Amino acid sequence: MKNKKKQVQLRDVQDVIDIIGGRWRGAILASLCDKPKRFNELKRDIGDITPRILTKELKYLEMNKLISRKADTTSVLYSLTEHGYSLDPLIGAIVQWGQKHREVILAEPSLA
Amino acid sequence: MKNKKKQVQLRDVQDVIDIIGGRWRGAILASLCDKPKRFNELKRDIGDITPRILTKELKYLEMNKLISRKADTTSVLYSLTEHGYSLDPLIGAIVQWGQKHREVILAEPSLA
DNA sequence: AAAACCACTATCCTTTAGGATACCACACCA
DNA sequence: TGGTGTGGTATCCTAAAGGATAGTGGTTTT
Repeated sequence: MKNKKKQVQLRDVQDVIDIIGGRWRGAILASLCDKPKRFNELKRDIGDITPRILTKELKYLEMNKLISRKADTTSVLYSLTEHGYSLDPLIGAIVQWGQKHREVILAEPSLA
Repeated sequence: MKNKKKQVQLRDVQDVIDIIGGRWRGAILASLCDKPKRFNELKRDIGDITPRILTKELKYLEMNKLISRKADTTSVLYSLTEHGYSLDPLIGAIVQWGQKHREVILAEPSLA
């Protein structure tokens, strides 16, 4: 890692990994991609997530301007921001490579 | 997450995250992108990594067919496979989004 | 023959992500 | 007025990733 440019790129990669990595953030973004949702609605949709974690992840995503939180007196609505939507094509590309990767791994069981 | 297709995609994303995420795997791939290297050469190039971790990560990357290990009597050479190189454009796309993301985050310090 | 380099392995420890469980304040509904 | 739903907090715990430090067996170098 003498190469400065590569180090900067690695930092960028780490930032993105941090955003869509982890156990839940991808699932939350995917769920909100469908439509804006309320807290408990997200909780039900995602499944096994505990409220503590959901709160934490939502705060993280909000801080990163990927989702927005709008509260009226009685309920709270989370939705993707423009910036959040801009992740969509990137995730598409990742999914594509991931599929190819699985093929590579599963093919030729061990034709080393 | 009722949506089956999205669940499959999430699994793909997780797989990819697992490969390029983590503290070191990105750095190892980046270093080998430059040219094939020997164990201690990688160690020096990457910097603070301990041999235990480097061994572990190299094994992981080899299992995933992203790098190959060639040993002659006296030394060992690690290099990217074709499959490993195929990650390059994806990482390029991730870096791009990451740069845009940093701009979004740093812009308008808090014009909420 | 000794020192240094190579590619590791072994043991132990710390940090962190994430989970389990319980609880809280508020509103609304019957 | 008590139960139900909403949007969370608080406290504690576990597991897994990763780090520190030391050592090993071979080779090559001087």
